[in-house]
Amino acid sequence: MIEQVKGTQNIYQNESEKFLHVRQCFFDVFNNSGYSYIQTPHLEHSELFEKSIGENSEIVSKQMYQFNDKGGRTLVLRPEGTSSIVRYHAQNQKELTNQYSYFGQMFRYENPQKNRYREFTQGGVEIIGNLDSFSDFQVINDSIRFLNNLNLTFTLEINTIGSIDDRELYSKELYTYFKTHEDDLSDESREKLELNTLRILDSNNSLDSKVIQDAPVISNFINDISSQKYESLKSLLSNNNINFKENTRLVRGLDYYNDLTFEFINDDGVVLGGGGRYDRLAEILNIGSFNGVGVAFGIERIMNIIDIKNKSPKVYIIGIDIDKISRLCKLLDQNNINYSKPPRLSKINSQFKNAKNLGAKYVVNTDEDTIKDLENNTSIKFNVEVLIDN
RNA sequence: GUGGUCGUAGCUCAGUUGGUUAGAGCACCUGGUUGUGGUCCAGGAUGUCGCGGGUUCGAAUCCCGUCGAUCACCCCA
Repeated sequence: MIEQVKGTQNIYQNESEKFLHVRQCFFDVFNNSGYSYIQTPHLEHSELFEKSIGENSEIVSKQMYQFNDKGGRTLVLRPEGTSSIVRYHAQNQKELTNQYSYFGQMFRYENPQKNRYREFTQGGVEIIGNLDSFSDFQVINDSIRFLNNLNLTFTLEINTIGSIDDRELYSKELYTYFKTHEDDLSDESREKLELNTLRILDSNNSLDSKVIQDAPVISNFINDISSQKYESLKSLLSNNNINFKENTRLVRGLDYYNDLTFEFINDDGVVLGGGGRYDRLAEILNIGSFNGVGVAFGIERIMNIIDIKNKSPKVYIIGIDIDKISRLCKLLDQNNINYSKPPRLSKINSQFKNAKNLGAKYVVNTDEDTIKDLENNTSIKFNVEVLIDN
C-alpha cells in the first residue's frame, strides 16, 4: 500500500459536492461583480515569497515546499496567491487598475489538524493599481455577499495597522515594553519577542493577557492620513449597514500589509478568510509602485462548516440486456437528456435499489421498456417524449 | 517544531491473562422470492491486523522504532 502524502486530502462524494458548491458560489459572486479569474503557476521562484511575505515570517522560514529543479532554479510550491498576482500585474498590466479573482491549491509545510492542511485551497480576490476607499469597500462588501450566499454566520473584524513606517516605530515601542515585562510572558511569547514582536498581541495564552492589556496601542502610532482613511472606511461601512467589530490587535501574518486589515470569523473562532491593503508590496518586490487590496478565503474551512445534501439524478436507467440499455443511452444522448446509470449491469434488483438510494426521480427499465416515477410509484410504458416534456 | 489520543474488511467496530485457519453488523456480489420491483431467503467474495524490527515454541495482543490520522500548542486561510 502506498500511503498518501501527509496533510493532503482526497476530496470525494459529499466533500466534493461541497467543494464544487463553494467554488460555484465563489465564481457566481465574484466573477459577476467585476473580477476576472486569473490562474497563476503553482511553482514560483523562492525569491518572490522571501521578499513579499518576509524572510523571518514563519511561512517563509519554516513552511515552504522548496526545492531545486534540474536547471538549478530554487523553486517553491506557492504558499499563497497574492504575490503571484502582483508579479503578473507588474509584468503585464502595470498602468492599469484590475480586479482579479483566483481559486486554487496552496502548499505549506505545517503540522496538519482540523482546518489546516499541507495542500489546501484558497479562493480570493485582489484589486491592484490605483486604489481608493471604494476599492477597500467593495472587497469587503463582495466578500460578505459570498459568505451570505453560503448561509454562513460570521463576524467582520477590522483594524488599521498604519503604514509600514508606523508599524516599525510601534514595533520598537512594543519591543521595549515587552522586554521589560519579559518575565511575565509565556514561553511562546518570549520566543516571538526578538523576531516577531507584533504577533505577541495575538496570543491567547492567559498568562500573556495581563501584559498585553497594558501594552502600548497601535492607534497612537498611526499617521494622520492612514487614520483618516480608516475613519472614512468605517463610516462607509456603517452607512451601508455593514456590521463590523474593531479589533486593534488584529495583526495579520504576512509582512506586506499596511493600513487596512480585516478577517471574517465564525462563531467558533475559525478564521474563514482575511485580507487587507498592501500598497508597498510592488515596491518591496522592486517591480513597480502600485497599490493593492485583497482577501483570501480558506475553502476547506468553509467546507467544514457548511452542510449540503447530495444531488440526486433525475433519470436513472437500468437493465441487464446490454444492447437494449446502450440503445437507450444513444436515444437519450440524441435528445440531450442527462441520465445516470449503473457502473455495470449487475442484478436488476441491485440496480433498482441503487437508483432508489441515490434518490432518482425516474427509473427507466430497458428490459421492460417502462419508466417508473419513484415519487408516486406509477409505472408506464417508456416513451422518450415523457422525459422531453419533463 | 512540541505534546495527548488512536491505527483490525469499503464503512462502524469486536477480538479474553499472548494460543489452531482473525470475527460481526452495514455495504457489495450471485441465485431465488417479490413483480409493481426498495422486502425477504440462501449462498459468496474481501484483510501484509498501518509499516519495520525485537521478545517468545507461538504476537492483532507485549517492547522499541517509524509512518499516518486526530486534537491542542505554534502558525495561519
